[in-house]
Amino acid sequence: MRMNEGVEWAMHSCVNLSWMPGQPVTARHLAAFYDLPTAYLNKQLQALTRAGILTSVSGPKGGFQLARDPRNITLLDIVVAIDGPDEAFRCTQILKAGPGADPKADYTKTCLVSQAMRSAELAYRRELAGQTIADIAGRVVETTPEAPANARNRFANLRS
Amino acid sequence: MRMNEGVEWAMHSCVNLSWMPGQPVTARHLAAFYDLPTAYLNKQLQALTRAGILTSVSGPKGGFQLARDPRNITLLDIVVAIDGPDEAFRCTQILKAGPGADPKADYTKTCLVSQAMRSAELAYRRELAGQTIADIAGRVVETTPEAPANARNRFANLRS
DNA sequence: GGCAAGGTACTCGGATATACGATGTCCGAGTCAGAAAGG
DNA sequence: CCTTTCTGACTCGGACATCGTATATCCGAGTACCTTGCC
Repeated sequence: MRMNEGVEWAMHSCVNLSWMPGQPVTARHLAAFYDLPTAYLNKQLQALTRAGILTSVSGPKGGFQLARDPRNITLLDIVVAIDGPDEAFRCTQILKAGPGADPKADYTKTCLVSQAMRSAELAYRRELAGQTIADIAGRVVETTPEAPANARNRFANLRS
Repeated sequence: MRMNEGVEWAMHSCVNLSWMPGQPVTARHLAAFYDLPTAYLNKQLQALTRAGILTSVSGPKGGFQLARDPRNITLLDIVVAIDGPDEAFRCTQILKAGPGADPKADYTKTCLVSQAMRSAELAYRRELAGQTIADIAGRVVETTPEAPANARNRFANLRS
């Protein structure tokens, strides 16, 4: 099991965007920040836009910015936007082929293996839903107070 | 993100094996139980064997059986055996390319995004580690008391 | 009749093809800014 | 000098290649049982 690595890029990008309120940042700049492939990062940002996490503006002076307060953007929102809403474990209802199976039963609900896996993923998602971009950004500032200024400087220098 | 579907097969197979104590069951029989591809299920069972969850015996009257008490086999054990020990989210330390980066720092530890994702996966694994094959099997018997007998009968009929 | 040796059939085990999705790239649609020309 | 139009460059957006991994399969190694021949 391997998570889409764009999730990592998206999270760091959102943290950076939280330090550029009201100021669109282009995919090219965000990519240059961490030396990432521009076109591919752009694709991830598009997904975030479709999910309503970012807003995009075209043309010169365009770019991406957070669509809402970073305190209302959870890590789960980002994971779902990039990696898809499906659960990792997918019950294929193999019990249907077993002895004494009920053809009408929905084993994604009743199968106990499925239930156990679902409860574990629920714990995972609950943990992610409890963390927001604002939480991360705030904790970064605690340990590295100059981080927001660093970001703004780098974006300004890239603009030249 | 999508989990190896062999995990589902492995869990159901282990539950069934818990009802056949001391009696080896062949991969062919386990596959026929749920109408699964024999050779591929065999591969998963081999992985469980390498992980020390099952023991295998070759030759006629051979097959697989649980290597230890099902109360000591957690769902996490099975997931790790089949899906690998790596975490889904892998920190690639993109902060190393950012401004003010410390080349000697291990950002898999210090990066706050990485920490948040790790804590979520820990919650996931903790949940899985709290469930054993014996727990599942016991709950199955509560709802379907005839399940163990059904399994033994089907295996016996397949043998003929 | 009992025993031993060989053959056979059945099992696991790992090496080998194939299909699908993640990764990476490219070009077109849309848009704003600035320049240039006319009033 | 101001206004308006046109051109151009820059952005996002989605369609198109490429690579890696999960999926699926096959044949070889090993073993217990059964048969057969001998004592």
